[in-house]
Amino acid sequence: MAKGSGLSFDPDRIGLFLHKPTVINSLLHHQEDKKGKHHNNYRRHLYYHHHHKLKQEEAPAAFMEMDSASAVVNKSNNNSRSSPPTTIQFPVNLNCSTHDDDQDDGPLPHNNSDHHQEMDFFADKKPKTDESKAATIPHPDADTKDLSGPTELGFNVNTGLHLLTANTSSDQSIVDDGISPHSDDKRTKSELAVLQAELERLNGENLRLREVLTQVSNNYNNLQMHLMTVMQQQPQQKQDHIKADNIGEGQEGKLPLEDNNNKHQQNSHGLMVPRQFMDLGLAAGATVETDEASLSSSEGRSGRERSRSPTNNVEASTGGSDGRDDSPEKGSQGWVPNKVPRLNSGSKNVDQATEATMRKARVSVRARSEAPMITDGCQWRKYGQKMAKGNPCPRAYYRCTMAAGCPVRKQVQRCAEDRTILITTYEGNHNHPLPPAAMAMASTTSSAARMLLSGSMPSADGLMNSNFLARTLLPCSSSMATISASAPFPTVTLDLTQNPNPLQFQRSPNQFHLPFPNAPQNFVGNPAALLPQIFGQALYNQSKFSGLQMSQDSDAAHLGHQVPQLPPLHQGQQNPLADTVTALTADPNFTAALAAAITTIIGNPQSTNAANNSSLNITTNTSNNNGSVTTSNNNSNGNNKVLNTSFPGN
DNA sequence: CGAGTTTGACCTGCGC
DNA sequence: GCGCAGGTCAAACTCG
Ligand SMILES: [Zn+2]
Repeated sequence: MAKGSGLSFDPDRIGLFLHKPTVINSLLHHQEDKKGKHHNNYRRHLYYHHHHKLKQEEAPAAFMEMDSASAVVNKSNNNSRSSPPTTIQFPVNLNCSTHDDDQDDGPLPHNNSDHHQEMDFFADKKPKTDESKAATIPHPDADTKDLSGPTELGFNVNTGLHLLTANTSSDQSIVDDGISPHSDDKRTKSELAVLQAELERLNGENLRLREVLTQVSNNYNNLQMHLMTVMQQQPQQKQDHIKADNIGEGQEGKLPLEDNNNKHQQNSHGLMVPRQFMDLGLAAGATVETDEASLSSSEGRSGRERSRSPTNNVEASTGGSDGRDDSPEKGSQGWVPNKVPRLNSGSKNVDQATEATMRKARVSVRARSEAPMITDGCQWRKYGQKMAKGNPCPRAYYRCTMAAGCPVRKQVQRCAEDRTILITTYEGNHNHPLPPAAMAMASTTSSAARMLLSGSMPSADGLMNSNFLARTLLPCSSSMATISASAPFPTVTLDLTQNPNPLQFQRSPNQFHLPFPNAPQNFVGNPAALLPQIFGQALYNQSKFSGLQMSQDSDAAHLGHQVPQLPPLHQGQQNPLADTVTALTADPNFTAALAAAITTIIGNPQSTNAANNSSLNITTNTSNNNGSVTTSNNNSNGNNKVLNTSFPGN
């Protein structure tokens, strides 16, 4: 089941995602949790009767529709150091141009069959293109049609928020003209002619710009990939030398090779994007710092190994003996168990610590979905399921299987409070090329993680972490995200559940909520694609406000690309919230993208549609709780279902 | 037969 | 040290 559909990469990043996600619906039968005292073993396995391979049918869910909840994660902040956040490419594309969704207004009664939106997200392939166009055209932006018309690139590229601006202006002018037949026809005509000429010019320019933008984006993407690859490799090599002693896992040594191999594969395949390393853990950042190697290497080490051999060295030599390492999947890269071993840290130094932190960084996405999993474009293999304390719903553990040894894992669990809410937590960095659909999510999560880590950076003020991040994030996204940079697992929670009542969020001091007037109704497109931008914006803001250097040079390189894109959202507006909101809402692309993003991510569009006010919530939570803490939030919130996604804890 | 899932066992960290 | 909880492993099983 866990498969994302295989995707081919469309070199044109901006292009529509071709990917067609399979919709998985299986029902979780809900049973009462047997009881707390039992061992894990006993508690598990209760659910997922079906669970098996993607079935399209939706189970009549037993899920009750509940109001949205916002999740708040509480954890202590104590991150050790994290490297400054760096880049990440935010796919600007947001094909979202397809904001179609006009229709969603109605309660979408689709039950089973409507995968439509989700499908749109990934699937929009060529066939859909037409649709998207159509959708787009009707849009207020009259110009869009013009834009779309000319080149294929046209529709897809939403990237140009700027462009829109131009268009809109032109539109208005046109409209005005038409509207007002004045006495001076001549004058009017002349003006009209001028305006039309101007419009044409603008359109032409717009097209050119789009093409350029597309080109640039592609180039950038490629460069970034290469850079990432290089960075990845170097550190590893370093580590080999440095860490050889301690670690001795042997896996590390492999990594470089793997990378190379991967590259080759990429080349051969061509479809895939030049290797991307999405690092939730800020791998990139770490890289900058130099340790990065740790990433891969660290990742490489399997938790098991750790556990088994506290002393790496010994194990290393013998360790292979287990044979676990040997296995391609595990061995090559190993999963790093979440628990970061503090073992070596002492000598291992900072690098490892950083590494650990990075690795741990998690991004959880809360979305309403009846589907067992959200389609994120990746292929996942389930490796475990367990009953989590305090939640009758089992938690499923998945690993990325798109590439052997990919360290990325995710946990999927339904919110105890509201079973319609599916909480997906991502951890780790992909060490392989990702299909566009997957990239969207990966970049999103990596961005979020980066933000998280950046905020948690030792260098940065502790204060800055929570509130500051929240503020910075919010303006752009108006979504609720909970950021907890807590010790065990710094986690960013993206709450994509719709929240009818913004006020609910106010409860928590740290949280911000901005309603998104426009966005909500329409969905289609790629939510995931959108998110990265949101976070990117957040990062941008953060750096901007805090004066925090977006970190390192290397980052700068990335940021240089990314940041520029972001500003458009704010264009002109100085007020953080109001203006931003206005600007955002005004921007059809953005709203559409947002809506699309939300919808897409959510496995089940229905629920999404159902809610009129969709909002993307970003909340920052600074509270410090131990990982063990089971969220206090749950208790605290009666109505609101506040979910605690503190992962370690639940 | 291979890939993926199920699920009991195992490991580790943490709190008491 | 004990028990709990989270996380992972891997044999057995299922499915296509
Ligand atoms: Zn992966």
